[in-house]
Amino acid sequence: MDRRQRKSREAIFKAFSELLSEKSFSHITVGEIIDRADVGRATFYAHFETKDYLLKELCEELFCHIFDSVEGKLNNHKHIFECDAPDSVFLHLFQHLKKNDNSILELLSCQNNEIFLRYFKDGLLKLIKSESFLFENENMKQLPEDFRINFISSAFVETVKWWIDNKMKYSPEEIAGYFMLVTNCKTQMF
Amino acid sequence: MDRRQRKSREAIFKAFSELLSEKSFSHITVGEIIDRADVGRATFYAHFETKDYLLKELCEELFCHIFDSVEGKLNNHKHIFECDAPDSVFLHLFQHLKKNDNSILELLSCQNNEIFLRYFKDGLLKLIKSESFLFENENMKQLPEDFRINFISSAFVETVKWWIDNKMKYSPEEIAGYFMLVTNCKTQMF
DNA sequence: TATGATATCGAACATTTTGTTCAATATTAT
DNA sequence: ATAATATTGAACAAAATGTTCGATATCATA
Repeated sequence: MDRRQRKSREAIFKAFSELLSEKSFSHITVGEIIDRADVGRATFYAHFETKDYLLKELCEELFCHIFDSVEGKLNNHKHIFECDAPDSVFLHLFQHLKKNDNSILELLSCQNNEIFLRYFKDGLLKLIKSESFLFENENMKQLPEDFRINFISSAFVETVKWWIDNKMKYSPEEIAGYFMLVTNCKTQMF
Repeated sequence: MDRRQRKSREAIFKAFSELLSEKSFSHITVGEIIDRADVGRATFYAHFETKDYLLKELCEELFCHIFDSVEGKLNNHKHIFECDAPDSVFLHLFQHLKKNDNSILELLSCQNNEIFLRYFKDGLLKLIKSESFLFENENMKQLPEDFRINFISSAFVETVKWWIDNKMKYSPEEIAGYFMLVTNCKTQMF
């Protein structure tokens, strides 16, 4: 990708992210974005069809990293179900979030976090679906599979939301423990 | 309330609801609403400050009924914790939704359902908070209270969402059973 | 380093949407 | 019947969207 393109794209992402932590998505205008990013109006529309697509691409870029890291983890541990809690997928996710190596946390905790949490959940859903055998437990066997998978994803996202709302004052290990408790998957999944 | 006011208000609500099941909230314009409702532009703005307030008031009107019915139930059964499952609050909510006595189901199942599910969850959260002693169980005692309450509300809303997505092919009793299973609250809450 | 390709610029532009105003008209409550 | 009030339609300003285009700056690469 051309350096100019990359620069413009990043300037727009940066400006947009900043604005998202100041006001709600629907009240942000293209005019504000390009002013802050310091790019021309035509440039914006050369990169992104609409404001909605900008959001979509930002989300994809953000969650790409975090899910890649989980998939790597899954592939490295074919026998993950034999591991202890510290090696679990979910603990890994909590730890990854805590490290905050990109701006994902900022966006997950801003007033528009619902948008990002939804993307987060969708990615999680796919991940769990693809490895669903890992996420079974005795209690929930009788439930329809998609109900079960949906429940686990939702519970995880809600836990993350609560964790962030509480300024992440609990350690990844503690919060993973809470999550294990409510999903009742301690012995099977970790 | 003046009959003219009521008529305009209802025409606007109706038009807005219809549009919501056709396209996303952000793409609906005031122009479209007033065309379909067949009221003047000035009338719209006499009733609602903005499109956002229209949504807010629609939600309030919709969920007012359903939560009132639950509170009534709670007051009629001071000893609800001694009741069997069929009398539970949550089963009552599932049954109330199934009856579909207003247009709430339509909106909960349209492509914009996230908006309404969020309102639903907020109402639920308040309800559960006010009667939180009813929603305890052995397993979850060690969790922070707001975490627990948030988890139950989320699990309920996610269950409703899944139920609706699956065309409500399960009975209120069945779906209440699923909910009880994942929240692990069978013995204490019902 | 010269060249052709391409990204950006900025300014102008048409279009859409928002939100306000106002005088004329219709409906309501009493 | 009367006074109060809601609606109307049209016009209006302001803001936002999305497009166009020629000039300029930057890039890849030979």
